[in-house]
This record gives sequence, structure tokens and C-alpha cells, in this order.
Amino acid sequence: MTAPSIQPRTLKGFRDFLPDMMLVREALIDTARRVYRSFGFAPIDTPALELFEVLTGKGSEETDRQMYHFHDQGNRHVGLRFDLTVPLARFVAQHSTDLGMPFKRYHIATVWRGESPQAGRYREFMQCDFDTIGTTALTSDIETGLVIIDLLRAIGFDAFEVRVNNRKVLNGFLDKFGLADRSTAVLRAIDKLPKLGVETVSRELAEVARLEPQQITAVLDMAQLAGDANHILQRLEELTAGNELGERGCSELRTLYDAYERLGVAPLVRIDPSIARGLDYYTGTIFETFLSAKPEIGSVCSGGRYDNLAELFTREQLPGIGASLGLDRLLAAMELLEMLPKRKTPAQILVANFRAEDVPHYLRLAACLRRGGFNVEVFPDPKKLGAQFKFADRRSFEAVIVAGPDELQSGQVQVKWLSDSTQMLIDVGQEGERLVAELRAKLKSP
RNA sequence: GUGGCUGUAGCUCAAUUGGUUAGAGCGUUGGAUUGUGGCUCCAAAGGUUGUGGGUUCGAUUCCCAUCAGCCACCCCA
Repeated sequence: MTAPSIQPRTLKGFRDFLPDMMLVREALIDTARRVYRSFGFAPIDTPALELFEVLTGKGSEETDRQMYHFHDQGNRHVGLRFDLTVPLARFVAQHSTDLGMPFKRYHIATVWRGESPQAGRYREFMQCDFDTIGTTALTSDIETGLVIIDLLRAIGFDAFEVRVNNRKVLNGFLDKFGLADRSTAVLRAIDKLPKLGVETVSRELAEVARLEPQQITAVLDMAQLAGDANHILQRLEELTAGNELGERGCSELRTLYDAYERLGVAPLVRIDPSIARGLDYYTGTIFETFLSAKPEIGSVCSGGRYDNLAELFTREQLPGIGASLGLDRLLAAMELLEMLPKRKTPAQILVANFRAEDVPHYLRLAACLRRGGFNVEVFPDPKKLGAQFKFADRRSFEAVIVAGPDELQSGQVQVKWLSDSTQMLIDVGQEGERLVAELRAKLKSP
């Protein structure tokens, strides 16, 4: 044997997933898929690699800097997608005649960003996007929030907060106070409010954004609005009064919140005038979702409305709204919160291997059970039963089936339930149907 | 990309002012009169102390570089 010369390791910000983690990831993906489909979103996929010019179209210098890009063997300048929205824009522009509007799609896929990794932030991570394209109806805005709520509930969270705001409110407000040209700097500053406090932020507003004292007061007032939704809405209406855009934004925000009240989900929704982050192309409703138990990990599901998704690719005006669940960030939070089950196998039932010569029987038994809807594994070696039970226990199987010579003789098997140590002798039946029926009574399908 | 903190077995941590063969718990594997797991007991495997250089008689310990993790900036899921 030659000595190994390569150290096994993964790239910075990239990771391996072991079975216990992967089972949870797949379960989350299944949940997201189910919730999206329940609202009529249809699946799509696009290539991981795109032409650099396609990906950079709408991006800022920042996204260019974070993008993995290179020249391929044909000397084409290509890049790995860093989100699913830009590929969607290209996709819709390219296929709009086949799609029909409004078009609702979901896209669950990996994206890459070459930025500094931190807790819950990786260079390769999975996003679960859903978007509604081709309508400006507020119905879709409302629905987007409902999807987020259903999604987090389905995943198992009950303590979370969907924070909503509206870019029109922000822009109208800034316009009214003569700050339209400095919106980015102002929004960036107020975003730091919870972290840095009033003092630091007002200094930044004065020094970086060059605001007058009365402008600073107005901005801080707006960003710090608290209390019940009605109060906040009322104050926002006052603060934007006289500005057409701002008034429209307030009206949209009010309609949105009213809908959530009628639907009984308003306790999970908070109007937060300070949320302004996210991509620059948002023009209306914006969403950010924080877990009550782990707010510091950041938003796990963000999105918003945009006026024109694909202007760089087509003359068609394509308004839309959507949001993205950050699967890996959510998973990181769930791990910290110890919400993840420790399963190491997707199988529920282990068929013990008693004698090598009976292996065909075990395989047939397993096949019958699989037809009955269970995930079943046959232990490969005729090891001591104790070792096989230990294996089943460690891997968190739910039941072990023992079919030794005696049982095979009588057409029966021993089923031992690992959770409560009970054991029963069950008739298998001609095609295993009696055993399947017995197991169904105690086991859910996987 | 910039700055800070950290880096010992798969995981969590030990190792007397730099001093011999770097330890423990958990985990993994095997065993405790060969048809039954969790508890207990025994044993084994697993580390050129992230990697590479330097200082020194001697480095896990001090210095430099590099890689990785975490934190802040930035940005964002």
C-alpha cells in the first residue's frame, strides 16, 4: 500500500453532509415542496452555470465580487449562479410565451457566493424560492406572506415573526424629506439601529449620509416606530402625507395587514418600518422572517415585490413578487436550537440475518414489506443477534424482524419494537399481507 | 476583500514557568457460556498537537506564513 498523499478536506465555506444531516435536509426540502405546491407553484430548474453577462446583468459590484466565475474550455466567460432570481429573470424572458401569466414557480437549488463564511453563512447553500410573475395584484403580496407562514409552521416553528414593510413607504418618505438621492446610505444606516443604537446611527446619518438634524430626527422617528399595527400605520401615513408614492405604499401596507388580520395570522406579522435590506430591485412589499429563539442568525426567509423582473432580457414588463427560504441558515438555527432528530437511517424495519442459507427468505420478506410501503433493510451478515439489535438501536430503527428456523417453519416472524421492547409473533401470510397489515397498525409510512 | 479571536483523537476538553512514550469523557469497533438492543464491565482502533517554516539542546507551548472555524466591517439566506 502506498502512503496517502492527499489530505481529505473541503473548501472554505463548503461542507459535507452526513446521513443524519442529509435526512433532515431532504425532509425540509420535501416540506417546502409540499407547501409551495399547495399554493399552485410549479417546479422549474435552471443550469448552475450561466454566462457571466447573464448573471451580472442586474448585479452590483458586490455581487460581481462574490460570484464564482471563470473561462470555460471554450473560452466562454461563465459563472455559478449566486441566487435563483437572476436565472428566473432569464428563464421567464426566454420562455414567457410558453409559460402564460400569471406564472407561479418554485425553485429549490444550490447557489454559490464567495463571501466570508460565518455561522449560518456558507459559500455553497440551498435556496428555496417561490415567485409569482406577471401580476401586480396585492393578492399575490398577501399570498406570499401566507406561504412563508405555512412553510415555517409546516417545518415545526410556532414562534417566529414575519416583518413586513413597503419600499414605496420608505421611498415616499425619503422623497418627501428630500433624501431620495441618498436612500441607500440612509436605509443602510437605519438597518443597523437594533445593533448599534440611536447614537451611532445618528452619527452615521450625519457624517456618511450628510443629513440635516431635522432630517435625522424624522428618519429615526420613522425607523423606531413601535406599538400596535394601527398606530404604526397611522404614523407612517402622517409621515408620508402629501407624497403620492408614500401614500400609495401606506395604503398597500394597510390592505396587506388587514388581510392578515382577517385570516387570523396577524399575530405572526409585524409591520417594521426599519426593514429595508435585501436587493435593490424591490419596489413594493418586502418581507423578512426572524425566528424568535434565534433572531441573531438573521432572516431565514426574505422577499418582496419588484416592478420589472427581466428588463435586461426582454421588453415585456414582468412585475412579480416572491421570497426565498434560506434552507441552510434555517438548518443552522435548528441545529443550535437542538430541533433536529438524530436519525441515521431512512429505514424503519431491520430484518435480522439468522442464517446465511435463509438470506433469500429475508430478501423476499423485505420485498413484501417494501410493497406494503415500508423502508426495510436486511442485515447482510449472519452476525450474533445481539450485535444486530445493537446496530438497529444505534441507527434508530423502529422494529427488528427475526425470522429464525422455527418461525420460517411455521410461516411466522418475531417483530420486536425497539422503543418499548415489546415483541410479538405474527403470521406472515401468503404475500406478507398479514404482516403488512399488522405493521401498518403500529407504524406510519415513511 | 479588510481587521480581531481561535485551532490538541470523529465530538467536548486536559497536558505543571518550553522538558522524555500527549491524556480523559462521549462516540466508533470488538468482547463479557453462540435466539434479542438501550445499562454496566473489559479491550482495541484512532493524534508526525490544522499545515509549512523559524527560534531552541529540546516546541502542543514562543515567532512567521498559510489553511480552516468563529466574530466585526461589507453584504446577505
